[in-house]
Amino acid sequence: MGAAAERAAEESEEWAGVSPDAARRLVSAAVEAFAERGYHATTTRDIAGRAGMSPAALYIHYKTKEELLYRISGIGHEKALRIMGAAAEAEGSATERLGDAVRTFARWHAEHHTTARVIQYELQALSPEHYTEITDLRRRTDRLLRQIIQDGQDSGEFRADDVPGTTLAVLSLCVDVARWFTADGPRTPDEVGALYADLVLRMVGAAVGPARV
Amino acid sequence: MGAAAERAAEESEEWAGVSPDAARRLVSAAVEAFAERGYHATTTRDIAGRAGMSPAALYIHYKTKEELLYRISGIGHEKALRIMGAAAEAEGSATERLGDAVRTFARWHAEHHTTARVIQYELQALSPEHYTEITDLRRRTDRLLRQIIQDGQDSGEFRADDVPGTTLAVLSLCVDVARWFTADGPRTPDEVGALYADLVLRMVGAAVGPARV
DNA sequence: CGCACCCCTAAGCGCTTGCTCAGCAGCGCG
DNA sequence: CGCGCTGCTGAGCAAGCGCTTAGGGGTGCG
Repeated sequence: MGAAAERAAEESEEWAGVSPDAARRLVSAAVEAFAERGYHATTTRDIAGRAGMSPAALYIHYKTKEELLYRISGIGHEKALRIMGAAAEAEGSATERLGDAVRTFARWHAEHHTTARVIQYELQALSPEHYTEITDLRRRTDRLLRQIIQDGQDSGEFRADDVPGTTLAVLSLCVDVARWFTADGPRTPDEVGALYADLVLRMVGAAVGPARV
Repeated sequence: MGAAAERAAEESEEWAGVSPDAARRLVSAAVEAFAERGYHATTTRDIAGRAGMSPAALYIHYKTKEELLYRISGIGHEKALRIMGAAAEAEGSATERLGDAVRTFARWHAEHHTTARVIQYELQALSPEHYTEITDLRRRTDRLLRQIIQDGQDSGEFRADDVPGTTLAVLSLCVDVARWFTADGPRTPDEVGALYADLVLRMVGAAVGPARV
């Protein structure tokens, strides 16, 4: 299976864990609407309409509109955490692992930019308890990335004077892809991943291949 | 003068061009509320309350709630454009100008993170005409930065294979400061500016002082 | 003083919002 | 066939929204 086909399958299965079918259609519709207009500007009537149901049907599967956002945020951030974890726990030098982490993380934010936009920019609409639960997932993602950068610093591969600051910047860079990326833009998700991996490796002072003389 | 009063004074100075006094207080209150909750989750009653007036008073100075966001976005993006312009038109090498641009631009986004958050993340709430007008200001800021990077590429100071992509990444990095920065965090706006200038100069392959052996 | 003018408020209008509830269609099972 | 269960709808409620309007109080000028 090629990389494109693999990703297409992954796309259709983005909400595969949600059942029954009606609940999955609602999640998918909500992500679309939230990404387009924002959580507060989206009405439950709009979500239900996109899913092909009456407004009341939403409340059979979810107690509130906020619960929909909570479910989306949970699934999305767990996926993001797994992506970062796969790169962090792989074999290889810190340079290879950081390049992999940024490439896959940035690519996911481009490919799933609707989902990513919702889970990264609509968090403040969550209830306080749900908010702290979700930001905890974020902190774990952050720690994984920081460890890679710290490893490179310790091994002498990187020259990053301020490890926490650099981690923050790298994460911010990847996350913000979700804000500006559009499918009809000039860059594919793969190209964004490759570009960002290159930029970040230079940023931490790692030796990069062809660009360095 | 206490810290709160000092911040209030600085805050009101940011909108010095807005008069009369009641209109300025409303802008200031709206920025605070929009940054905290988002445009759609903010009520006109909340804005008026923060400004110490009745809900109806808002409509003496602004036709709609959207006009408030439009005024804030216009003033904010013009300020951002002037900051970038000052760095772009300064004397000096591309390295010096890019360092200056990133330092001042990132610092402004940290120092005025409430305003910056509103003007960078609430644009979609503007009317279509206002939206295109404001995004035009953004495009001009983008062009100034791209020219600096192109200059450095032409002179051989930088090694940035993809100038538009690198410009996008640098701008994205600076803008996203507004999302995560808080006044009670571990970094001052000056420190953020210095860190980001250093990271970006490495990113474009410029020769940076002490970090490079 | 008298009067005009500018800001402002109290009250409330029309509408939309998140959410509820009584009831109904379709299906599997005895 | 009848029965109950699941998943859904049509209608609608209370609350809150952006915004309007009629009127009042303070200030400066003749």
